[in-house]
Amino acid sequence: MARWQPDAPGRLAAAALDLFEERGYDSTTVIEIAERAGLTKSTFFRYFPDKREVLFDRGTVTDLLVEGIASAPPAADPLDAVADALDALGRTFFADDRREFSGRRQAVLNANTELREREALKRIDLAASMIEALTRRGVPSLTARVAAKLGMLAWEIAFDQWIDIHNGEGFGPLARQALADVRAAAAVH
Amino acid sequence: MARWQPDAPGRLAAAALDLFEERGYDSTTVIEIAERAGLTKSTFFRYFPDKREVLFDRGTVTDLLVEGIASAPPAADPLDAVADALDALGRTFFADDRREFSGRRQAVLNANTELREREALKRIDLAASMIEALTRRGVPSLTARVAAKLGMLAWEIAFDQWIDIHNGEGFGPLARQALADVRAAAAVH
DNA sequence: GTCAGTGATGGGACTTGGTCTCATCGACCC
DNA sequence: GGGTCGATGAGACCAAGTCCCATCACTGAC
Repeated sequence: MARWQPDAPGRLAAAALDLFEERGYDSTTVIEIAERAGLTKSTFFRYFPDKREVLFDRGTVTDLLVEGIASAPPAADPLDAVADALDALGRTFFADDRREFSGRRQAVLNANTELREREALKRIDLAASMIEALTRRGVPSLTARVAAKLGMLAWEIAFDQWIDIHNGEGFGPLARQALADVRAAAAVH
Repeated sequence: MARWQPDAPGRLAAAALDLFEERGYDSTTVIEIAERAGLTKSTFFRYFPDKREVLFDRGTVTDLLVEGIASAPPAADPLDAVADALDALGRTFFADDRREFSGRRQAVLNANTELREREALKRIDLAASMIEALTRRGVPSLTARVAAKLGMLAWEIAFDQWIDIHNGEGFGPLARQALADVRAAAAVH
């Protein structure tokens, strides 16, 4: 029997999500989160740089997107490469067994401005990484920036559908469809 | 002679920008800002909800954009309406006599993550307002979302040029050109 | 088996952002 | 002169976040 329960950061994240749902982000104290996880404030800040970050990926969404773009077929145009990247997200980060968790988490994020701020910045940094990855494929700068913006839009659309909808569609297919729709809407202009 | 110096919020904002440039955002205390403005912490928080907000518009960028879109000619397509809105920005918020200030402010924002976060959220909320304004013109939801994303991209491009460049181009014309370029790049897809 | 090293955790002092309540001060009005 | 009102100051208070040091259990060497 281990002296320490395993996966302290995981327990902290779970406790935080529970508490934020129960009484809201603002009304929850880091000390309370730590206590529910059987830990202390010191340990919380050892694993997370601040209170917001406990709700964000310990994983590597950026890497998934960047690799997805890099490993797209050489003939793929920028938006096709982005579609592949979103598909990669759908196979791991937005896999179907994470749908409920993702929905709970997003509801908490939407309810608090501080958290929306953090999310907004993460998305900007993500878009920057996508632009960089597209540029490495030889895509011109402006085209890459447009593709990244449209890709993020498709992500948003697909995510909402994936969370809301009660059919069996996975994130990947939804994102591909959303991206096709976005592409069509952009071409009309 | 007035008992109180006029424009307390303005003095606070100016003092803050100076101090942030001198010693960085993190190393500057709200108390120091207030002192330099001849005021106190209490008064600072009377005018600004938090330390970040002292660098953001007391004005109404949102209103400018929304009105710009609303008052575009009925025949204008979504991106033309957005162009009109950016032009409205260029006539007031990004007027040429504010170029130096805007540059200093942006440099401070770029240097600090907390501030970049705040800016990221402001832009998202701005985009949401643009989408709403476009929708009121009868623009379909998806088209409006695409137009808002492309409009924000043109804004970013034009802003950087406006700050960097040392020719006499104003923000408005730069934004129109940027939007035209973005539109062309989006149509290629 | 004991003893030193190591990594994860706890404890508590400290700074700062942010909230709140109450006191103060000057202008203006009657 | 006294009362009201709006802007400011003063200070207590809480929570986030930083820092340093103590503690504890496990590990391996001897």
